[in-house]
Amino acid sequence: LDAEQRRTWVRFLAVVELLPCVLDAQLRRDADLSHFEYMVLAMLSEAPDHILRMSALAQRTNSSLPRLSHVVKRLEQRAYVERFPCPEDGRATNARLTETGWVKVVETAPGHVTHVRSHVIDALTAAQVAQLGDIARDILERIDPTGNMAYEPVLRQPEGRERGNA
Amino acid sequence: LDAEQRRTWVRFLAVVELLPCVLDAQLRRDADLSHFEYMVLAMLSEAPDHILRMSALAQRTNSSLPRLSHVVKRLEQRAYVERFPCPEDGRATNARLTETGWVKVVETAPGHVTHVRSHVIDALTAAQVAQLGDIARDILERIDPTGNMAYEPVLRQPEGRERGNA
DNA sequence: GAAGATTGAGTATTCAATCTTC
DNA sequence: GAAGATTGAATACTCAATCTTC
Repeated sequence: LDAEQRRTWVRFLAVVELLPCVLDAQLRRDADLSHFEYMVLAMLSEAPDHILRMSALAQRTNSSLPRLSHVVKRLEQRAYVERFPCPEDGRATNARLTETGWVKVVETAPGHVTHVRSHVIDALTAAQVAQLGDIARDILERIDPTGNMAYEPVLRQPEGRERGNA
Repeated sequence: LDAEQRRTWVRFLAVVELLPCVLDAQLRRDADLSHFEYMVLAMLSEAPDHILRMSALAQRTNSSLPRLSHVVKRLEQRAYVERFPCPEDGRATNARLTETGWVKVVETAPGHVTHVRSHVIDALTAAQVAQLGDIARDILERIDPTGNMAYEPVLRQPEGRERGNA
């Protein structure tokens, strides 16, 4: 790493490590939700019928399946989400946003979007937003080639991997 | 958030959430160290006499003091770090990298740098690296709570930007 | 046997409370 | 009383193991 690359990396790392705290703090304070919990509710709220399979939800929230499973259990206890077996595939579980959960998202989203805008988007010019979009895409392609690396154990490397969700 | 801002935000969030796993996985596998533990050792290795006050170390590792305290305790048990009271200020604690810790960093750093390069830096053009450096700086200025967590490069590279150290 | 998901144990992090020194 | 740091309890995450269905 040359001097400029190093400077970029150090700063970028700081953002990567500080940003989750910033997002958590606002949501925790205003909605008693972690950012990850909010993501789960938000992704469900955008899905058809507010239903998503656990594995699809894990991809969309950039999380492992065990982590998601634990968190959904807590959200279920809070009555924001329900789980039921997938009719098409007995192995799969569907998660559905409840009416209560929907209300929660609708209440919470505006404040969160405002926070994201004021703390991240508005710090950048329009050109920088475009640049960051491209940069993030290029990095994602490296660190997450298949779009679903979340649950890839380091131990075993299956050679042909395929998965059928988009 | 308009459509482009939203697309950028979603991708950027994915990077922010996936990158720590990528860094942890390599270091855990190759050096039995979390990325945060590595950062602690690396920051000490760059400090004068390999010594830093706990609060300064917390700033440079983008961490809270309680988190750092717990981790340093574990690193102390592994003999990578020692703590001793700061002579100038009886309230403060200094952390020092041991010889063993130094050896560990020297062994670990090359592989880690290679990993960072191949998974992040090499995904970008030189222009994008420069853009990301500016973007990260601008976001940091917004989200850094106290303004003293932002950590500028260790290598003395006069760049016309300076930051006070409170 | 593999995919989808859950569970429990072990580990790490957060938060509030505490202690000491300035 | 405030700053620097540590501690313990509660919480959350990770990993391997497990269970069921395909």
